[in-house]
Amino acid sequence: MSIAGDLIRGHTEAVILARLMISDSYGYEINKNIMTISNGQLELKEATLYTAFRRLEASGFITSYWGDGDAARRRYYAITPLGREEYARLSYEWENTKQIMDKLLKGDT
Amino acid sequence: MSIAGDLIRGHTEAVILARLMISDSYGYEINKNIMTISNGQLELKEATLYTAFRRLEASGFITSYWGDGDAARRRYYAITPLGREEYARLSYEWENTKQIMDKLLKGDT
DNA sequence: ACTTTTTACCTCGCCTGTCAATGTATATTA
DNA sequence: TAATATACATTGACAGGCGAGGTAAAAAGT
Repeated sequence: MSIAGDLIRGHTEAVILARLMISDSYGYEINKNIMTISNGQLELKEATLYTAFRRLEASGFITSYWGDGDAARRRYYAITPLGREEYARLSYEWENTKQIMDKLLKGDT
Repeated sequence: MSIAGDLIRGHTEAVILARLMISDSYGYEINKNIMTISNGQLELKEATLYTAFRRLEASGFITSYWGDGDAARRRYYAITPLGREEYARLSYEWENTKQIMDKLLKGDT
């Protein structure tokens, strides 16, 4: 089973920021990591990924820079202090969403 | 805090079906129940709610009928056997999504 | 040597679900 | 009798995900 787009809509940015909390990284690697961690169940499509980067950068949550030497083809992203705040906020929001959804889907009451 | 639309996008139908697993109900009541259960944190906007009903009915997951007597103004919805299957499927999907999202947001690895 | 696959970036335009705005009409409460 | 709550519904705008398409270098396979 793989996760349909609408199920993670609104969580894409949180997932990306979570990756950048570990270390700077670039698009291709971030996506590979997401696929590995999710056992192949979640793959952010490239168009989705790159538009998300644009949004995050425009919002000041990440910055980007081109790698050098061997990594010259890669555009690296780094999370900003504001981005760390946003990550915390989105994490909390996810916990909250989980709780409510669990209540709503449980079916008693 | 209230839940933004994009966070539950793709789960709206699951929430509605969960309500109809309890008993037949109508739009206004379903929405009130959702608000109560979520402590006012989730409200399906009317346009969202009614378009979801249309989709669910078109897919054969629910049927509808007009109330009689005092309830003559209400359009009741009932879940179908196919809808029960869909509910089970969406519940499982939710559990799966939770697990993966938790892994992805946790931040280690 | 050359062919294929992988790595790595990016954009355009469509699709779908959400929602603000708007409309109608009855029942209840102040 | 005025205001609020109940109850239905549609339209058009908006935003995020994604299929399809494009470029180019590096690595691996033959």
